[in-house]
Amino acid sequence: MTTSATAPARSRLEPDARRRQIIDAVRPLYLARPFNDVSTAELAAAAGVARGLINHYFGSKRDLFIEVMRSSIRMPESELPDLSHLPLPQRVRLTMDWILQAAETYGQAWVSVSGAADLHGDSDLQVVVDEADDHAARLTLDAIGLPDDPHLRARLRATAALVKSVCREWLQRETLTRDEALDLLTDTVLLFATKEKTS
Amino acid sequence: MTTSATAPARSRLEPDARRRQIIDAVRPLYLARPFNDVSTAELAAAAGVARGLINHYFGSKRDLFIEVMRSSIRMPESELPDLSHLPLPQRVRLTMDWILQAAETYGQAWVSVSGAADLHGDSDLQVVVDEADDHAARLTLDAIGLPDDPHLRARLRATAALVKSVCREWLQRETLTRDEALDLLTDTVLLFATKEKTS
DNA sequence: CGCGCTATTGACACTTTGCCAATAGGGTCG
DNA sequence: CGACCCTATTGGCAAAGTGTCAATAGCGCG
Repeated sequence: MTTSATAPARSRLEPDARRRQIIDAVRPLYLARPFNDVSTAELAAAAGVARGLINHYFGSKRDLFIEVMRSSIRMPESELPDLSHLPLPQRVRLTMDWILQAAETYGQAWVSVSGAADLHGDSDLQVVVDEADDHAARLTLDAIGLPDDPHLRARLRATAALVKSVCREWLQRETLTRDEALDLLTDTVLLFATKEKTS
Repeated sequence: MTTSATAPARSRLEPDARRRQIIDAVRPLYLARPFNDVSTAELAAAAGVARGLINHYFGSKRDLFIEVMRSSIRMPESELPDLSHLPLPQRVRLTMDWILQAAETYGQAWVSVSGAADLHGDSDLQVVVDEADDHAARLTLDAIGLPDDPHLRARLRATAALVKSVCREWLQRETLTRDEALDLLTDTVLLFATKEKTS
């Protein structure tokens, strides 16, 4: 551990390091419980700092929350081998398989946040979720070897919500099997990635 | 208007009527602004009642919020004519067209809430959103004339997230045209509704 | 017309949040 | 090696918000 429970603390860190330390210390709290149920007192205690420091670094409690989410819901970088020698359907299938595996391994952090995260018009949290979806779309396009066209990305961004939703049915509700999820996602992403306007 | 601005209020309503009146009076506030930005004082003022009454009827501020959402994000009942004489692809297409029209007409209330609405494990809000998605899945199955099989419903429930996501790209970001959205959703729902397990 | 039931109120106590001046860690310079 | 300065960090303050409870007052009923 970086901070022992008996540490007299009062260590003086660089602002940047302190920011990261607070975010990391606080993350498990926010992943386990609703925003409103966690008080700044608790957050500060978990990070081993004074309450005031949280406002000093992040402005408001909500701003800290946003930062934690930004770093939690980002899809991990792909480590897929080069698939360029395979036909497109194969590439898509392997990519979807990798995503399902990542969802299963890294837990539901990414899966548990979909579409409009709060329900407040232009919520700041919405922006973060959109960023994550856009990031996921870019990664997917890259993995399946398609150009990063704005229009294609918009389509893939839309499928991000489906991916999460299917993962929820599979992992949390257990209403779909993994194979089923893989089949459905492969076909859908293929559809969104290739189908041209028919006018 | 049901409540005039100059009304001396202090009217004594039946509990049930009062509940509905508060929910209706408060809805526009919650549809426009984030949960935390609206205080109980404001809510009570909008409903023309004392602050205490909100806690009396709904327990907590959050419980009222949940109630408002429950009645706001439900997809309207379908008023489609009988489509049973048409082939399945046509039925799906017309149903999707109806959904797009509803999304455009009734505003984004339903569209703006996807998947995991908060990000809190078994959040109560999550339950409400899931209810709405399940309801939407049932309506869709009914409209396209397929049996209400639990397994089929799980699949359709997953597509609900996609529908909202595509609507967002179309209506808010304007990155997809309506025709494109219709094509993509039709094909996807058809895929989810008909494709059997291979293997 | 008075009574009782209960919907409704207003005030109170507690929690939480954000702010600010005071404190002290730790690297630097004489 | 010791004093000094810069600033990261603290602890307490004031305002805001939330939930509870006993008291009040509509409204139907005898």
